[in-house]
Amino acid sequence: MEYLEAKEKFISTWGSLGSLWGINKAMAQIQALLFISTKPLSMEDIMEELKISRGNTSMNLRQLMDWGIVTKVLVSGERKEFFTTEKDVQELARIVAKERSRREIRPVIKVLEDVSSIKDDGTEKSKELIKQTKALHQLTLDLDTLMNKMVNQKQNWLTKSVLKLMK
Amino acid sequence: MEYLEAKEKFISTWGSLGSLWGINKAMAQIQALLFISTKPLSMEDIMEELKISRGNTSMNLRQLMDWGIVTKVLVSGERKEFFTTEKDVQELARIVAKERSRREIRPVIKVLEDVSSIKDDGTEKSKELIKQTKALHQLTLDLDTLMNKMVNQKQNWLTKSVLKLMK
DNA sequence: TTAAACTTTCAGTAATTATTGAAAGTTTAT
DNA sequence: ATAAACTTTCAATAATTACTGAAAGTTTAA
Repeated sequence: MEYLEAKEKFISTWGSLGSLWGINKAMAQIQALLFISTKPLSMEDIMEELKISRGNTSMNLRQLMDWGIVTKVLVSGERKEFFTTEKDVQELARIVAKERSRREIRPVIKVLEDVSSIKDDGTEKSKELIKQTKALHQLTLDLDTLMNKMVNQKQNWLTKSVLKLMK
Repeated sequence: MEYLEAKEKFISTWGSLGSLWGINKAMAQIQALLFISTKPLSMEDIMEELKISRGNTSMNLRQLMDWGIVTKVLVSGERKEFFTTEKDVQELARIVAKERSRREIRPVIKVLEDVSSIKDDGTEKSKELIKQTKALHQLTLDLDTLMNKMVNQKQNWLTKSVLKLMK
């Protein structure tokens, strides 16, 4: 496989994978492109490389900045804006984990909490609803806590976690 | 909040959450409904409760069975088929983790492996592509391993994992 | 073996989500 | 103050994904 083929394969795979980590295709592809680029890219560069419109590029770059994954950089002597992404994979994973926890997991925990605390009217179906949503609430809470613990070990969190779990 | 409201809130939240764990809305809602039901439900029951068509119900039940989350049960004296879901949340999480690893993570690992092993032609951009995709490959591999380790502790895997990581 | 009871399939359609492109907005240099 | 260089917004449209419903398929009982 040559450079160009590898690059395209990476970008397209990463793009279609977006859904797995909760972002859309274009957003994931922009991130992928920046991730393997040796220098910051302008909006023009991105549009051209990915063959997407200016509007699309602008909106998705904004979202990536909201996530804290991409940042603007000033290139001296240039008027237009340039963008880079976090290059360290572990830091990237930390950011994604934190954002997904904040955006998706916490709100669900809240709903499960509410639903599982309806008053027990003595019927079998109420009991079942309470029991099952309580269990789900606890599980979600535990998983969220666990994820945050891992990710907060900051340096080499993955290695540390793997080691601990191997014991 | 009364039973009916709680039930509807749970089903709709769980449904829209489907995307988070990689399945579609109807599929997640069917699972949610079975999850809080005190007894197995027939296709009619599901169609009626969720107000979805027969075809939709049939297809999504099939998928849930493919995932190993839902099973057919025979109710004596009844001709039609009835369905239940795994009721234990930890077991449910184990199944979901295993399936997502198999369906989504492993294929990505394979692509990253291929892309990161193109030959180094000495150019800066090739070096960067190789370096970054190697890092991503390693991270993905580690996370997948970690997840499988946790989940394979079978009994009380979550508690055990939390304890280990707290040390 | 037939027909009623039930399930599956899938072409057509609906709903949702992503993308475009051009107009409006902003910034910077002169 | 003006205009060139650039970015953002958003209504219109395209692409994708999910859902329906009826016909075809299957199983069971008599």
